[in-house]
Amino acid sequence: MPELPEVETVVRGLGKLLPRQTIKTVEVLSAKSFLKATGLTEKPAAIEGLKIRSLSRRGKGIIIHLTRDYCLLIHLKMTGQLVYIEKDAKKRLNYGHPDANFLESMPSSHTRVFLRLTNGVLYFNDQRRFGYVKLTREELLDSDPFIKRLGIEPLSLEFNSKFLAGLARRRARSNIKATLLDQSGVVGVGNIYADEALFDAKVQPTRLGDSLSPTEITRLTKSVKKVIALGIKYSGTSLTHYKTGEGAQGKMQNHLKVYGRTGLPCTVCKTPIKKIRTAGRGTHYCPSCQK
DNA sequence: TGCCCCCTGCAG
DNA sequence: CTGCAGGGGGCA
Repeated sequence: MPELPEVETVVRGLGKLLPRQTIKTVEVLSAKSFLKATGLTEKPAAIEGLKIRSLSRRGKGIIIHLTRDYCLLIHLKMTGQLVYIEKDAKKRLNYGHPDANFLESMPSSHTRVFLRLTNGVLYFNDQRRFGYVKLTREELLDSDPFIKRLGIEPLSLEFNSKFLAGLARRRARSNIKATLLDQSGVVGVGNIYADEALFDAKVQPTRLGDSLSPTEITRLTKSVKKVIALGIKYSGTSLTHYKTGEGAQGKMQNHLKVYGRTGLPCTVCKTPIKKIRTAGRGTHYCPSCQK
């Protein structure tokens, strides 16, 4: 579910609320959802008494840095949520508001792990159990099997048209959409933002890497940066599961041009948006604007 | 470099 | 009931 803008929103939000708090207790309701880095034998309770120092993000992964060089690497995958509820917050909720209803339902049947902190509770919910909370250590992060495969950040200076041209050349016979989704190249782009970026760049998702002109590569590079930045600006896309760290809805769903708009008129040319299957995923595009 | 799969729930 | 869902690991 969450792509870079959603994960970044959660990290920024919780990064203001959690640091300096102590982990009082750890509750693991689904053993499958709590992993340990290879070599670590500690039980979940080993982090009880430690403090949260800071939060950071690597690709679509969330890292909660703890004292004594421990950390939690959290991946939300498709349906994960990481939501903090301050003590007594429920009393202050505006009854009937969708965010209030959601917060009131915590812990829910999908809560897999939760941490009782000094001033509140941090819930990890995950309907499909694809995601995880992994106990690890600072010195083990770079060799983590997930982290070590990650490529570069889309909003960084290293991600430029030269870099994307190189990626497309290396994956000459792959769909450009598959290349955007591959986290070993550029990180953080998922199904929504890939479709949105390709629409913005006026490039068909099924175009092969070696068929893109330099102009198209340049456009697509800018479009990736543009839609990712827009997603962050609007606190992410809430379609079904995604919530911010405070349990609120994102707003980017109101600004999507093609994703989830099958059959609706293109915002530019009114041609109905088409949905196909590419790279194993539902893919939305305008057959007229995108060449 | 593509596919199947992990798992659960919802819409058609 | 089948198919599909913001991800990505493991396997040809």
